[in-house]
Amino acid sequence: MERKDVRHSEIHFPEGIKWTRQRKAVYEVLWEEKEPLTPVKLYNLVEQRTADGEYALSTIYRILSAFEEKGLVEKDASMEDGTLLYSLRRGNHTHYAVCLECHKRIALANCPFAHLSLEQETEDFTITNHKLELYGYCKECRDSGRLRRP
Amino acid sequence: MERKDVRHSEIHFPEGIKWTRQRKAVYEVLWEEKEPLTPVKLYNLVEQRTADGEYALSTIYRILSAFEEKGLVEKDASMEDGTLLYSLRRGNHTHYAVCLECHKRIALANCPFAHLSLEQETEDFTITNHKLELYGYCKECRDSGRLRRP
DNA sequence: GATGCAAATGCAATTCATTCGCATCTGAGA
DNA sequence: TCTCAGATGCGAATGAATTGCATTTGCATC
Repeated sequence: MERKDVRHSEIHFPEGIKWTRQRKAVYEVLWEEKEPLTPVKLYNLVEQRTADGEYALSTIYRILSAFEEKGLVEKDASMEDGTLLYSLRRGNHTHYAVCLECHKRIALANCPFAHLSLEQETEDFTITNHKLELYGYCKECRDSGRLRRP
Repeated sequence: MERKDVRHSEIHFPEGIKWTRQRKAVYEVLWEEKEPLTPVKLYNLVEQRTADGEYALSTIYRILSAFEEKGLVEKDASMEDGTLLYSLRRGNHTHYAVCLECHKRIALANCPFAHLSLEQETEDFTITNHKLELYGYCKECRDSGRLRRP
């Protein structure tokens, strides 16, 4: 069983939550991955990198809910097809460009709304947050010349 | 919320597609509704407004896929929870402000990226489309004073 | 208006993601 | 070390979406 080297000292497990073996494993995988993950992908990654026991998929779901409640992760859905994606809250605020061909998600360097204040008050609506996704084709798919909708 | 009277003569059923009773009913409901709808809500609305027979939910799904393929409807998912939403393609390009309390979706008057050309070419990525959602609280929920995350 | 057939529908069964109930286990405070 | 609220594993239940197949139906052609 291949086991990636992890420097645990780098990871700081936030307080105020019970850190079980399973929760640590999930947190570590999220810490290492830069892309948002579906619960099932996360489950596979956790299974694959740990030798110390089996995990139940339902536990992964419960852990993600708990993390979300504590504000440790951000849950959002791809606007493309609605699949749920989880990523660690790292303080920064990221948008993605999604390739319509290979479904790769590329993080944008910065948010086009960064200059707006976080809380925007208008007559009818108080904006607290926003989500943006760009769609198109990544360099590789564009150059491969085999696009589904050219 | 005003309920518009529909003159069927206003509706133009695009050509190049077989217009069955069921497809017309779905198209009409989509035509009348300003908000994007889930397949199930659409199913209920169609059942409710037609006296001429029963509909199968699977048919609604197949009709929506067919409409999407023909470019008649736009399918997207709420970034909030991933529920699939369908709306008629009316040529314009709409974003929504979503109330985190009552889940109402309010159409924005215009797109903040309207000044950008539709196809944006960059080094690594060719942008063909984008989706934006604003989150926060609508006037009614804000004033009701009973917000879940105040 | 009648006919033929490819395509659309209804129905039931199936798949897949997500949630839930409950018995057992365990992290972390006393 | 002991204790127990809360976390987990497992399997069953839910719910959305898809699929296979027998039947029906627009609509192009006569």
